[in-house]
Amino acid sequence: MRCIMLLSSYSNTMAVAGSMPSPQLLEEYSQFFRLLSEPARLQLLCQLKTGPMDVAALIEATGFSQSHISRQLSQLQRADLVRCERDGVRTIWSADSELVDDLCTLVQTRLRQRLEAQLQQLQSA
Amino acid sequence: MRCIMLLSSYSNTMAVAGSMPSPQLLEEYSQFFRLLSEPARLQLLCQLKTGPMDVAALIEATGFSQSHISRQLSQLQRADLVRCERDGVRTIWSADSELVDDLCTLVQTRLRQRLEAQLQQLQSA
DNA sequence: GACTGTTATGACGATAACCGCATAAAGGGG
DNA sequence: CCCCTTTATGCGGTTATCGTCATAACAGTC
Repeated sequence: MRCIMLLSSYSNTMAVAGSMPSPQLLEEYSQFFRLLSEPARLQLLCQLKTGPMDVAALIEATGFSQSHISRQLSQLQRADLVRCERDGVRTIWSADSELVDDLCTLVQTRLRQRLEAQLQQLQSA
Repeated sequence: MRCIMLLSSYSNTMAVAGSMPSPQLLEEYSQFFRLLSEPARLQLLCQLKTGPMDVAALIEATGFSQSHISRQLSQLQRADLVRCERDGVRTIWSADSELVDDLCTLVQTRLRQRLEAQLQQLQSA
């Protein structure tokens, strides 16, 4: 189990609490979250977490079209969420970052809490 | 300083690592991240973190139109990122969740790492 | 150089999201 | 009951994004 130190509560380096983030920072945040706001990109990220693979393997695994996959990977690459390495004519893509895992874990915890709250509300009614 | 336990590395309850998330879960993740993919919504969340306020105060603070603010808050409310409480004719909105802070802190760390890497690349050249 | 296989990209229609205008809905005062 | 204030919502124009088709770019082989 990893333990991530989050400075948002007590440090003056906090991200959004306390002073208002600049418009530029808000824009960067939103652009990053936008990358994760598309199921296809999330699926590609999850697939690449099982190991590096080329586009043909991603087509096989996801059923997406070749151009679609290539486009989404390009977007993810601009944020360094994936990287590629040429092997002859093939392009081997990989996603080693644990950031997406951490973000999804936080969101998953939240989703679970919401469902449990709804469940409890039903049971008490 | 808070310490958030992230289970993504060693637990079988992991979010996206290991087995592939179901399409439904991917959809929920992406919908959640989509809420944060709009600078206006992030700004409203940040503003509400300074304390509960009504729509008029948010208009004053952000310069957004009344209908725009009302719409964005409705979207955030569906994900329980904000909640409202009626005070007579006013609607007092608040956002107590630390989830957004945590997510932005993670992203901010990543953005900083990227910039530092770019800086180092420039210096070594 | 011609050919094949793999990946990236321009063009384009379809769809969704944003955002403001106008207006409806809701909750007090007179 | 009417009016005023505050907030929510239907409507429409604009813009951005998605996803596909066709094609260009690239690397290797003959």
